[in-house]
Amino acid sequence: MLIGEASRKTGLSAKTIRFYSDEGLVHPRKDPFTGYRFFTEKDLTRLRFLKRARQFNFSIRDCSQLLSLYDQPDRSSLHVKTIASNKLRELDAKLDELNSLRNQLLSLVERCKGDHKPDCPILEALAAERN
Amino acid sequence: MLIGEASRKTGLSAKTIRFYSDEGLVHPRKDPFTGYRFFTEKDLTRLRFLKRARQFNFSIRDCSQLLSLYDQPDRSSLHVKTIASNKLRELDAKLDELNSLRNQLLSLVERCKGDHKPDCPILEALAAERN
DNA sequence: ATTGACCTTCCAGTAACTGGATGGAAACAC
DNA sequence: GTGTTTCCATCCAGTTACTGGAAGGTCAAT
Repeated sequence: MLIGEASRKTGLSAKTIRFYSDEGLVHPRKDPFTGYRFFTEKDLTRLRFLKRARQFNFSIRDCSQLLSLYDQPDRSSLHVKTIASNKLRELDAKLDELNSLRNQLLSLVERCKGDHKPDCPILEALAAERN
Repeated sequence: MLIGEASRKTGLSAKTIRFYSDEGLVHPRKDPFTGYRFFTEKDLTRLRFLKRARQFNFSIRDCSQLLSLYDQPDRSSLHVKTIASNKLRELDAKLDELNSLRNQLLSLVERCKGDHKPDCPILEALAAERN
């Protein structure tokens, strides 16, 4: 099938699929005369794999590693688990950080009256001398 | 003071300070002959303001708005509160999303044995046909 | 006069795309 | 066989908020 159909079937934009193709994450056959890309069902599986892995916040490089493990029948699940665990730790760290920011910001927003007067604890906090 | 000292005092890199200066977020005096930037205490306050606002995930555009409100003695705190509330909603949405991802990923990682065998629920989940 | 620590500008690169310009190819209508 | 539409291709620029590096000017001290 052509890229448009692959796009419809995977929910990825044609642009994105071309990008993945250029990055070597999928290898559609290419017509040597027209340059058209042709996708098989296996290619679609890879694209869906990429879509899900990206939703999990895996980087393109991570995706590339995961796909190559997926390709290796003699892989060890440990290898995959290591990559996923790292991503998990990353997510946890990000969550902690965002949670802390959220709470600080929430308390500032709650303390701001939100009226037509200029006094504002949010600006005060941002401009404060101390760290 | 010169940019190096401003950098030390604010904890922002000289590169970053130059960037903020180019973007018009701080306005250090510039020596017309050497091009050197000179920062006053007020400039430092703005830089610290920027640093904190950026830590709160406010975009450069947001920072620019916040700073211009900070500059206006006749601002309304409502205006500031609106910007902050939007950012808060954004943070909440992001947190929800990341939390959900984290839990899904955690359950996959827990189910993966992490041994030398190829069977891996993580890869299976990524490659699955369904969405 | 020269070293070393500053400072400057400008260009490229990052991550993962997205949008747009330009042009060829395939399918259909007339 | 020509026109129109829809699809496909490549290439370039833009996004965000910087960071790194090259080339070169400035300043104080040796």
